[in-house]
Amino acid sequence: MPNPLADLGRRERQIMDVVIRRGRASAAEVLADLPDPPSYSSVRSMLRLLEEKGFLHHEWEGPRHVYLTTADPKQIQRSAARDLLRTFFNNSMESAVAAMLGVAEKPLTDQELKRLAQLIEQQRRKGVRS
Amino acid sequence: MPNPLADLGRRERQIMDVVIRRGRASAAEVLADLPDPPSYSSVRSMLRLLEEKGFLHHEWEGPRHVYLTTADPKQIQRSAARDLLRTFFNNSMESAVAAMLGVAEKPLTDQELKRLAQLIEQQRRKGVRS
DNA sequence: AACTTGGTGCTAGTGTATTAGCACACTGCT
DNA sequence: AGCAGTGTGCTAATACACTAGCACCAAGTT
Repeated sequence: MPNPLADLGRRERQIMDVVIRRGRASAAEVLADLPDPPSYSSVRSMLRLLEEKGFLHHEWEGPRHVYLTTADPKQIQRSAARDLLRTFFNNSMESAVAAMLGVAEKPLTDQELKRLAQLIEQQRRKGVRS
Repeated sequence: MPNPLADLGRRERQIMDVVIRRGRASAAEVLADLPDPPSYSSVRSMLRLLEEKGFLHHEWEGPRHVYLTTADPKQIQRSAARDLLRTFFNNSMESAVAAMLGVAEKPLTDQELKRLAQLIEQQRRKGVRS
C-alpha cells in the first residue's frame, strides 16, 4: 500500500502538510502556514478539491469549516516513516535515526534519551523471542 | 531553509525520489521505478526539466545519460529528516523513532540494536557537556 | 548496405492543479 | 437601518506540470 499522499500536486501536498501538522485547521489557518501564499479564495478551492478527492473532510466549528484528514493520523505517520526510511535511507534504521538526532533543534532532555533507550531495549526483547 | 524538494509537482517528486533512492539513474531506470508509468519520452522530458531547474545534473555513462542530484545526498537526508519530524511528529523524537521501529521490515539484528543504543549514548554525552 | 536497437535533442499539445473572481448569508456595531 | 467583517458556494481563467511525438545519430547484426 503505497502512500496515497504521493499522488498530490505541489500545493495539494503543502496544504495536506499543514492540516496534518495542526491536526485540524480552518482555511485561514492553512493560508497562514503556506509558503508563498496564494489568495484566501484559492486555499478554499484547494481544500474543497482535496475533500472531493477524499483526503480531507470538514466539520463545523462555530461559523466556519475546519478540515481534518480522513486517514487515521497514526496510519499517516506510519506511511511517512516507511517512505522516509525507504527513499532517503535505503531502509537503514541506523542512518535514519542518526540523521534525525543530527537535526534535533534542541539537545534532547534526559527524559527523552531515557525513553529512546527504552524503545531500543523493548525492540531487543521483541527480537529475541526465545 | 525550507526543503526545496517541497516545491515540486507530483511526477517531479516521484522522479526525484527514484534518483535519490538509486543514487544515480538513467531514464530507463527511472521509468522502471515509476508508479503508473508514462512514456519513456515523458520521463526524459521531466529529467531535462528537473535539470533545467537545477535539481539534477547528468553525466555520460557510456552511451547514455545518468542523472544525479545536484544537492549533497547528506543534505537531502537532513532536510528530509527535519521535515518528517516537524510535519508528522510535531518534533517529537520519541514518537518518530517509535514509528520507524514499528515499520521496520525485518526485526533488527543485534548489531543494529547495538548501534542504535550507541547513538543514544553518544547523544547523552553530547548533551551533558558539563 | 540495409536494418534493428537504443540512445539524444527539440518541439508541441493536453490536462489539471492552481489561481482568483463574485454573489450571498450571518453577525455585531454605530 | 445600514455597514463592515468574515465566512460560504459556485464558476471561470490561467499556468505549467506532464505527456508524447518526430528527426537524427551511433553501434551491432545479418
